Amino acid sequence: MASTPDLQPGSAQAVYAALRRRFSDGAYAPGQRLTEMALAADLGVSRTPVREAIGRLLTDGLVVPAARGVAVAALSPIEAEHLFVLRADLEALAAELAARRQAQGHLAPAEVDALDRAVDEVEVAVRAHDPRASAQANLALHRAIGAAAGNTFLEETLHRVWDRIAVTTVANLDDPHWAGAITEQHQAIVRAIRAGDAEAARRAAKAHIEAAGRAYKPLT
Amino acid sequence: MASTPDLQPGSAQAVYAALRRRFSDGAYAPGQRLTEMALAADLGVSRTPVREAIGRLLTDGLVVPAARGVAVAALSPIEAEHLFVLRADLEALAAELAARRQAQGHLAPAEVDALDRAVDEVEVAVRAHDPRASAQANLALHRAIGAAAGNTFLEETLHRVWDRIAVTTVANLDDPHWAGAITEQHQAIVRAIRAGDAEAARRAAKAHIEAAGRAYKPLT
DNA sequence: TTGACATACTTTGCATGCAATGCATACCGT
DNA sequence: ACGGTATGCATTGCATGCAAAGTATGTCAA
Repeated sequence: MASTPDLQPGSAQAVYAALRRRFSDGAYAPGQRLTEMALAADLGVSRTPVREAIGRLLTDGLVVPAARGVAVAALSPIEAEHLFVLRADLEALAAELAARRQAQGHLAPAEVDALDRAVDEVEVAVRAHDPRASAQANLALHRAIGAAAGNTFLEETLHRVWDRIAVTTVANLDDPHWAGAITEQHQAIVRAIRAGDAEAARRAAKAHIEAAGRAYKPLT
Repeated sequence: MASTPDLQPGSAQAVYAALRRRFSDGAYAPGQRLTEMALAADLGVSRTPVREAIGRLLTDGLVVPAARGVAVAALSPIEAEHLFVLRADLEALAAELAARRQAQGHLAPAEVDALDRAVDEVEVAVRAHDPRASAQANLALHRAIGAAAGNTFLEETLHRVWDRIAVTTVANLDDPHWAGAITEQHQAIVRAIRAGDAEAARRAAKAHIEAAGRAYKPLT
């Protein structure tokens, strides 16, 4: 857990961003306790901004009140299932909207090409059996689709869901069965978006996330 | 804006809850500036917990950074449209899940009956041309459907979306055209849930929110 | 009359201080 | 030896203090 090179004092927002980033990177283990004093020392700021950031993480659901302060939120199997149900629907909507924008010419060709490249990059990382790179490339692709949907609120909601899952996800992408299927599913989504087929895009995205949910195995 | 009868000191969470509640009630006008000093005086606490609460409201998107502190977030027409697109999909999912639970016998009969009663209460309020009661009853019905879906994360996300819309929604339920249609649409959703027809529930809910989006007229 | 500039003030932002709370630990009694 | 209790410590939670930044206002000059 390399300590961040001391944020300059003038940045309470930065503390939250830094913490959020760490969660997104899966830097914290579920159940781990966080003390504001330790974080303050680690980030080189006083307790006040840290305290503020922790408050935000509480409403994000990324941490929960614990005996002494807060603990990194875990994800029970049932919660994980619920989260994936929501995520499947949201990503289905994102793919649908992206396809619709493509059909109406609102999507820049460069953006669509970027999706294809992102699919390739996931495949490369998965083939290389690099779990960390795989997870990162995979997230990048899904983020790109989210952006292509052109709906700020949807995008923000997706980020919340992803971060919530990221806490317990290391990389399940090493499952050979799943590794073989992932590229095909990604291609199906992007192909439908490129074709401007909203219905197909929705179905493909939904099926993909549902498959991901089945492949999901929590960390602990 | 009746000032809250001084929260007992021992409650920073309560400050956030109180503010969140005010937003949900539409107590603040879009663009209105909030100063932490004024809020602190109003709530009878110091600036620190207020500051923390405002930070959370920032991540909620309910307030935005402004010249002097923060201002109540407004909703541009394009943002409103995006929000309703997301909301339509989320409520469609909620109705679908509720219907599925009903089909599997996981939904208590009392809960389904409560939905019918909620529909009636909305109709009564709308017929009485009581905008405030109408909005409240309407929200109660949608909340009940959200709860019936049995998915915490979906429910929480819906609350975020509702609160974000509530800021600018007074009550568009006075539109006679809309008033005539709303009960019918509500009934269609609840009927489908009762029948355990997930697909019909989804379609009905989606259509209902899309209609609500068309009827939506912001405050300013 | 209007525009620009300087000044003062309001307000935020962070750090620290102080009190309260809850847990761990060690000690004592049985 | 075991259980209960008391004490001390780690840590939170809120209030206040101090410095910085940006804004509004008033004044002066053109």
